[in-house]
Amino acid sequence: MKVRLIVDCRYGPPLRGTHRDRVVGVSKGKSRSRRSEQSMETGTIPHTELDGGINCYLTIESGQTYRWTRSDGELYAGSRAPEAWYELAIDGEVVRVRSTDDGLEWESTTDAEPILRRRLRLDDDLPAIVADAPDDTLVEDAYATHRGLRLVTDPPFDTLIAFICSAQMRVERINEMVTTLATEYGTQIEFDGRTYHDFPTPDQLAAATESELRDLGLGYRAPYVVETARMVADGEGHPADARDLPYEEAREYLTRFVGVGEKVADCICLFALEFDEAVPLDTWIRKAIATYYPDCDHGSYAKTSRAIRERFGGTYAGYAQTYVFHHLRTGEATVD
DNA sequence: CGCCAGGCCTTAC
DNA sequence: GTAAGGCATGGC
Repeated sequence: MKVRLIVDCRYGPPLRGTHRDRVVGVSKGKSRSRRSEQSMETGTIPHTELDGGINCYLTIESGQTYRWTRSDGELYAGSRAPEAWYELAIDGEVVRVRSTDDGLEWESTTDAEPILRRRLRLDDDLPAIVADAPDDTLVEDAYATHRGLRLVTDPPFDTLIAFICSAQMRVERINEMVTTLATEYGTQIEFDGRTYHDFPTPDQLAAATESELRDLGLGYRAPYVVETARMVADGEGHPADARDLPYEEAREYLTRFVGVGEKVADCICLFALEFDEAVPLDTWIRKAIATYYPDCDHGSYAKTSRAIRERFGGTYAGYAQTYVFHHLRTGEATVD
């Protein structure tokens, strides 16, 4: 069996004393695919193995991950297409997945089950998490309405860039921007007669210029993305390093990157670093606080975040937050 | 036209 | 530490 080394620094800085190939010398991101011949592996993960099941539409189109595309091209168009595949290009592999009557069906360049288990948190026990939720009408309604929504775990660097792009932007357009960055600067992967694009590495993205990214529609976020990519590429910090810190220190650490404030830092904590207690205070959650939890508003981000975290049950407060966010954004609960 | 979208940065106090 | 103003872009 051929052994391929897929190594980049999206996940963390190179370890000392180890050999690691780095993707370098990529100009304008038109790098070639590492995979020449194609083969397909398939499989199905039975629903009975997933506590609480999974709803791919809710999990992937709820505004937490922007790394996926949909085979019918209708991501975030508000349509649910059970027959459509969700597709992810990651670490040189392509994974397709959809939910069927039997379970979670997948097609991939490789054995996709471990990738799916990690990325879609298939080992989370949803009924246990729901049972842990506070006695609160809004949270309970959100959990009851969107069963099968799971948190994701995305690569830290990808998430860092995606949520820098998220500032003052609707989820549909965040997804467009992230997809565009992958298409323009990410490594190509051929699979099943089609071309996919991995998300760019720090080196690949640091080679972009501010004017290029402005031309791609990133607006004032363009210099933030370029500078942050350069910081990571130059080893001035890495979002994965925040994993080793206590939650609030991790959030503070992440704000060293340009374009990252407390809210974006919280999103990275929740969607990439598995700090399940993180509650990002975006416009929707702030509206929810004003309407439903006015006593949690303590002015500063840190104090308000701490209060709503306790109100949402502490350990899995970020899970509750993600359900409530989706519940409000889709208009299934109202705020003032 | 104005308002809003998973906010952040700089500057002033 | 907190408050105000500026900042791109597109949908409605």
